[in-house]
Amino acid sequence: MTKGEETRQFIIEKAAPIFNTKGIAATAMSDIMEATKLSKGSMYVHFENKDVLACAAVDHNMKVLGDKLMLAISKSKTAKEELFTYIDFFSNAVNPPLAGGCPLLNFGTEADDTNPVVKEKINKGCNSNQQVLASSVNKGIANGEFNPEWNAEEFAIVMFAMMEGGHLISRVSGSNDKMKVIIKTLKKIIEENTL
Amino acid sequence: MTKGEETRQFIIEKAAPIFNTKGIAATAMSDIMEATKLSKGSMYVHFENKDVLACAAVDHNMKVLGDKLMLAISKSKTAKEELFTYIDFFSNAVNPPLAGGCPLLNFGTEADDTNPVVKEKINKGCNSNQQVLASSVNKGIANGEFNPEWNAEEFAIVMFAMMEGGHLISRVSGSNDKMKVIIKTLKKIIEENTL
DNA sequence: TTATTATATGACTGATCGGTCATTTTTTTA
DNA sequence: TAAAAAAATGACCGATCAGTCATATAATAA
Repeated sequence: MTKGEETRQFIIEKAAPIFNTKGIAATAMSDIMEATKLSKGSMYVHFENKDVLACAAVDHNMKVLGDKLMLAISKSKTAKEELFTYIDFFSNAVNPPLAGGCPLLNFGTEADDTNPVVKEKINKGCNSNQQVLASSVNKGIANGEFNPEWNAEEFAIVMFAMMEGGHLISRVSGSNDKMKVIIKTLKKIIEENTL
Repeated sequence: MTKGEETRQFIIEKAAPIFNTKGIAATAMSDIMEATKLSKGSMYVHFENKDVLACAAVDHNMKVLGDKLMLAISKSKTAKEELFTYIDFFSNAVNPPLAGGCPLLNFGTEADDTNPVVKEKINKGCNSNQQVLASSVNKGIANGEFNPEWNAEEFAIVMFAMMEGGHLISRVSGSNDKMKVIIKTLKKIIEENTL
């Protein structure tokens, strides 16, 4: 890794949580300069403009969260464990695994009407999450853990939506109480489909 | 209504969809000036600053949406119909009842880390929605429509989260397809609890 | 070690931001 | 209808925005 690549990565890592917390529009290049202690000129050596940096930050947030999630899931032994791990991983929305909360929710709502590039990134991230869930269900069906009548893709959509909705509720209320209800409901559904 | 009150209301009505679409940070007073064809000075006769206007716009968006929703629900005859009406009212996230989509989702994610005043407004809005749902369930239980074992408050949380999560998915994907899965799932749960 | 290339700096630009205010126009009150 | 109050105007302000560039420094290659 050259010095330039190192600096570029360093900027992204410092910028990512700021964008995720304040939003793209409300984050100024001066915020990133302060966080990195780098000069303005240096920022523009590595990023053509703010939009390019914002996109890199969106990608980085999704990748960091995805890696953490997949690492946790990979430690699971059964399909049911995988689903439970996903749930537990996102169970604390007040102190979430990623500063600022879920980037899919944050950037998705900001970008949907204004930034088609970020919007599509988030769409892919949502689909990828649902894919993870659906494949866990299908794996469990294949190895005899789960009811073979269970519709994996439909459950993945429902579960993902519930987790994101629960995340919103918990963050605006500042409490995980209602997320707990969602978790209880999801785990019950999974249990009901466990043979 | 005095001229001043009329103008103030007029500004709010023009500003509300802009804030809901672009977000608070990304909306400039010049955007409102253009939409209202009013001068900058006139804006500040009626609003102390941008934040006050933004708060008024948030309130207005929630009120307009809430009024539309309650009007639709009030036409329902049974408790089950009320729940179905809620679902159908929000079924089209690509062309939603409010320009820019759900204000709870939009302002909630923008404000959760940055604007405690708006955050609390959205928290109240979320609770109010869940209250509407829970009271429909409880009404149905009371009049013998629904299974008396059904936990109204918990279902309200789950249903609200699913609708908001589905809204996010649909808006970033630009398609209502996955919202349809969520709707199907919710209606099935309601049917299962109908006597 | 030297020549070349890449990176870092910070002053600078023009545009836009939220917000103010003296003045004019309109509305309301007496 | 006349006087007082409220509302509307747009020029203006300082701050901040994203972005540029000549210059300096550091890293890399010959």
